[in-house]
Amino acid sequence: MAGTDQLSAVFSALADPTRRAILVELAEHDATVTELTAPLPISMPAVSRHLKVLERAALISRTRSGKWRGSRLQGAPLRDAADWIDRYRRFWDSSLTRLDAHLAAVQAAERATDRMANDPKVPDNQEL
Amino acid sequence: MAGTDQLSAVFSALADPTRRAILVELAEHDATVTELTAPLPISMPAVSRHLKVLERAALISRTRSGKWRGSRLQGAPLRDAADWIDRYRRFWDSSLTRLDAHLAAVQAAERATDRMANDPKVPDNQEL
DNA sequence: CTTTCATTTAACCAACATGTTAAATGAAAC
DNA sequence: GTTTCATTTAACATGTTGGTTAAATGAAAG
Repeated sequence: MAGTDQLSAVFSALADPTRRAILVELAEHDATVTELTAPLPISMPAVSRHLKVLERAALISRTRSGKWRGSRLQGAPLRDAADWIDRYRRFWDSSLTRLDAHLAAVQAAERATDRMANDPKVPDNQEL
Repeated sequence: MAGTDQLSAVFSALADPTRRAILVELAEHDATVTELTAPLPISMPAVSRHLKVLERAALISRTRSGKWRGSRLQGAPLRDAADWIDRYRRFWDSSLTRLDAHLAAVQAAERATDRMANDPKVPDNQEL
């Protein structure tokens, strides 16, 4: 899973298209394993294990009602993931372009001193 | 990587704490492999491969300037990831609680007909 | 040219992920 | 109580990940 921390578990869980499809389904309604398996091209044991991964990441909770096990989407971990990504919004949000440019300039200046000291020749602000 | 699609590559790349640390660093300034390796507890070849993963996910671009290879954060894939997660905002954003409840009710009603037909006994709206 | 420096590639390894089919579990239905 | 149904666990195969050290590459410096 790469890391064992919560965020790693969540991103890792989201990295699989089958699991994302399951979450899409669960966003519409709670569902049993059989229901979740139906539209998928894999076996039920495989789905069962995907659900276990989602559960470990706390992306779903599970209920039991007789022979059926229901899965329900839990949003909290998604919020954590969204919060993490959001710190990089200035790298894609055009409305922040000006601010981004300004911050970059300030940071470049701040680093200038350090750089002069140990001369790491970083290709900073170089075009690709 | 689980899937080979773009989103899977991005989430998979983000699933590793070392790679997230690298992105944190790159959010402040472009950096060489040596600079990125310095604060990390792993070897330079290991970092080099992490960078390759990030590059495959298009989360960074790379420049070359003499013997140095610079890495630069690219935000676009993060926006894609953020957009995907954002579709689930109603599952954690309390300001959408009312709407969420309403949508859930509507959807439950819509499904009711189908459910009656093949009786899948879903533990819908069940407490955990 | 030879050496040095930054980085990548190669070869290897242990751990994990994802799928399969077959067997086990556990509650429901008969 | 035996069978049936939903689900999980076991056992297995295969590919990927993430780390290592040692060798290769390629430009800079002497």
